[in-house]
Amino acid sequence: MSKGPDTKSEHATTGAENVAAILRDRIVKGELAPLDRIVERRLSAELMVSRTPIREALKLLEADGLIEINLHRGAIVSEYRPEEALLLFDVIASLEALAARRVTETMTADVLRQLEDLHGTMLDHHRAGRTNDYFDMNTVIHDFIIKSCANPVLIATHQRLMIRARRGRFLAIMKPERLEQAVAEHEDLMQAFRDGNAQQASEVWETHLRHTGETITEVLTSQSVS
Amino acid sequence: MSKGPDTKSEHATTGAENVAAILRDRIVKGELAPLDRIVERRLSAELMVSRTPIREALKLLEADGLIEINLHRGAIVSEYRPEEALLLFDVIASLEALAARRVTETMTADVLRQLEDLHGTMLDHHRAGRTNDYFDMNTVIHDFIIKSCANPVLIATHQRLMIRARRGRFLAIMKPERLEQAVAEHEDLMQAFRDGNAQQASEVWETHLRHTGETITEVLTSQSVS
DNA sequence: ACCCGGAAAATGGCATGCCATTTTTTTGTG
DNA sequence: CACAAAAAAATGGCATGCCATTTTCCGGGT
Repeated sequence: MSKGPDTKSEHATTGAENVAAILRDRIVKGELAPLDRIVERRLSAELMVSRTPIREALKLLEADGLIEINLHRGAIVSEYRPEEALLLFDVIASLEALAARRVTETMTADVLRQLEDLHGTMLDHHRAGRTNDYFDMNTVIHDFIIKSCANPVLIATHQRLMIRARRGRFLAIMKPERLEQAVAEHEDLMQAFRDGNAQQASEVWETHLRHTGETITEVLTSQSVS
Repeated sequence: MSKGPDTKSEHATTGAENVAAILRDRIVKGELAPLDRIVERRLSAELMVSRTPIREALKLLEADGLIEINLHRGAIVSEYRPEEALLLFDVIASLEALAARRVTETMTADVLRQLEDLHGTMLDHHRAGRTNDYFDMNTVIHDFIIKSCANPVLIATHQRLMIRARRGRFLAIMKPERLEQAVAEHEDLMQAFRDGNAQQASEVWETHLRHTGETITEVLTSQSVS
């Protein structure tokens, strides 16, 4: 897991970055729920570091939009409303669509083969009903496309937004119909790749991600009612 | 100037945020040149605050991609190469295209009137040869469209990238041909707005921004040779 | 003159302590 | 008992100091 705005190869990990990584993880996993307070001294004692690196980490998480810091009132975990998921995925869809376009344009036989490979594995998992493996491969494919676009700015921007979008692991909760549709959309993307049709790839992928955003929004909405 | 990932209305300014704002400004204005070292104690003395808020500010600037921090080696201002401008504008173009699409879809008579107003003023400046005023209005129009898209995630992401893109004020250096073309592209966008053609608006605006990115890249390239 | 090694200075990372503000608890009064 | 005011505790913001690592400088040997 890198950290800078553009994916840096190496970066000796300084206490503050560790703390930030730990907190990000807890928020994404839901161990820290929205509106939970984050108290510097408490964390300081728990992680056995001083408050200084904690404070620096909190600033970073605030910049990532995961927490909110109020003057003299401390930090709380940001909320994650259904509407926010929709807004996030509206932007994410644009970014991934751009990545799909660029990947198609620069596609080499090797990259296409790797994609066919990943896609095939995902289909196997899906047909065999291994839902967890299917979702893992799904994530791998999305990440592979992003990573292959050769634009570090896009990669970093996407990663930052995905951290917020993934909060709570709602990605794995889908209705069966949507799941079939998602698989079909992946297949459409592969066909666009094979055809070298960048425009088609871009449109298919943007639609796919918007659908995903809508699905997640629905899940969040139904949960917030309960 | 806001700060969070999503534009927050108010946020009592804590020392660290001030320092960050000051440094951002200096980097964008070029007072701090690429590869310049930023020494905590020196800044501490100059701004008359302790090193603690300085350190927090530096972390934020690193997350924004404006500086690079190496363990025990301090912070230096990031470089800004021609290729980076191209990569930045590739992403920015996608974001502004999305904004143009959404603005068209939700366009009210009032918003259209304001846009016509801004556009007309920009044309006046252009025809009268008031280049500075023209560029100011240009920026105002771009920002207005972004602000009008009703997606805080998009707004924040765009702003963060624009800070990097604007470094050095190269936006105001353009060949006359490109300037005419840019004006024509703005006019095309206005027509798409009038027609309520979201697809057209999106495509026109994406093209416009890619052209801008290419122009800036050329300027940067020619400068780095000198 | 050049290079190398070690000492000195510079610099960043973090711990700690003090002060300001906020939040919670206690206490006095009707 | 209710409510308000005041005191106490909690908490964040920042200054300062110490240690580790890096960088710079300087003298001696070839």
